[in-house]
Amino acid sequence: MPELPEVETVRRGLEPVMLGAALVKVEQRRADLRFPFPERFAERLAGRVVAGLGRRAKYLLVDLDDGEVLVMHLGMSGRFLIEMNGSGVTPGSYHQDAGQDRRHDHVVFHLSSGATVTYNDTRRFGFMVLVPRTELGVHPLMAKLGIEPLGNELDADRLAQLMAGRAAPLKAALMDQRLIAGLGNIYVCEALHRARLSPTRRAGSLATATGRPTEGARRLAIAIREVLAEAVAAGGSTLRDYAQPNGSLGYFQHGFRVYDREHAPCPTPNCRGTITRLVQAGRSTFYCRSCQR
DNA sequence: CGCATCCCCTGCCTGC
DNA sequence: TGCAGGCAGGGGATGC
Repeated sequence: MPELPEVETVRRGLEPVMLGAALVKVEQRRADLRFPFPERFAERLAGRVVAGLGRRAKYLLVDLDDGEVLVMHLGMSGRFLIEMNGSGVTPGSYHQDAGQDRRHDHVVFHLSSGATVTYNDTRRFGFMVLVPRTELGVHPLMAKLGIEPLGNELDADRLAQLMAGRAAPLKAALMDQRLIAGLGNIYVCEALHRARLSPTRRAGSLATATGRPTEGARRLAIAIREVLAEAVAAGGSTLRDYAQPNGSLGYFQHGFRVYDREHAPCPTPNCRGTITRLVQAGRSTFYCRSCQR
């Protein structure tokens, strides 16, 4: 699943191809992904012009010229493939090409430039909806989203305030999109390791009795911003089956310190620990019991 | 309200 | 080789 850095990478890849282009024709090849598509989805999009490409948390926002927004979420396996004159071009890191199973091409956008943008999603946890721009803020999908971790709001004070009083494990609270929106399993594990904080400690332990940030909260606020910024700069992380001869691909996976590194030595200087895997809320957590407290 | 559990879906990898 | 089970970057629905 794409997390914030992967979605941002996809946004940057799609922008030069889609911005200013008309959606000449849209092919919708099945009735639903995670949810049913909106009524007459493909027909409604036809002829409209892309006025902007944005991102909120893990959502891609395609601004249309008539004030509506095409909101897209990639779920766990959603990806885009750009093709021009029959040849594939990458929209960023989060996709594959050579190995792509075309049975899972669910939506094809035919652009006025002649290019096509194809949405492929094996597991179909992704979805697309149309929302008037003026209602974006109150739409159920967006209304309850927390702060953008790379925006100006996330600092130690705010982090402590968000975590204060919570009994949930710190990892679960960081993955809660209503608090901070955009973090997922990989970057939470990575940020916690950088901040030397255990994923199992109570989220509330990042705030003092008076609600002030602890030293750990200060380290974590910095670590979150740092790891996300580095991942965006690297074009996100490319996992598993990527195979693509032309174009860019993300390489942040080479920068993982703990994610998917069970049994590896802890990379913290002078730490003699080993990376452990445990399951929290049904998801794998990777961390070092020795230096993360 | 906060928190935990289960579920959606397909494919790949492991171990028996 | 086949097959069962576990696992995968997400988050919604439900129940306590």
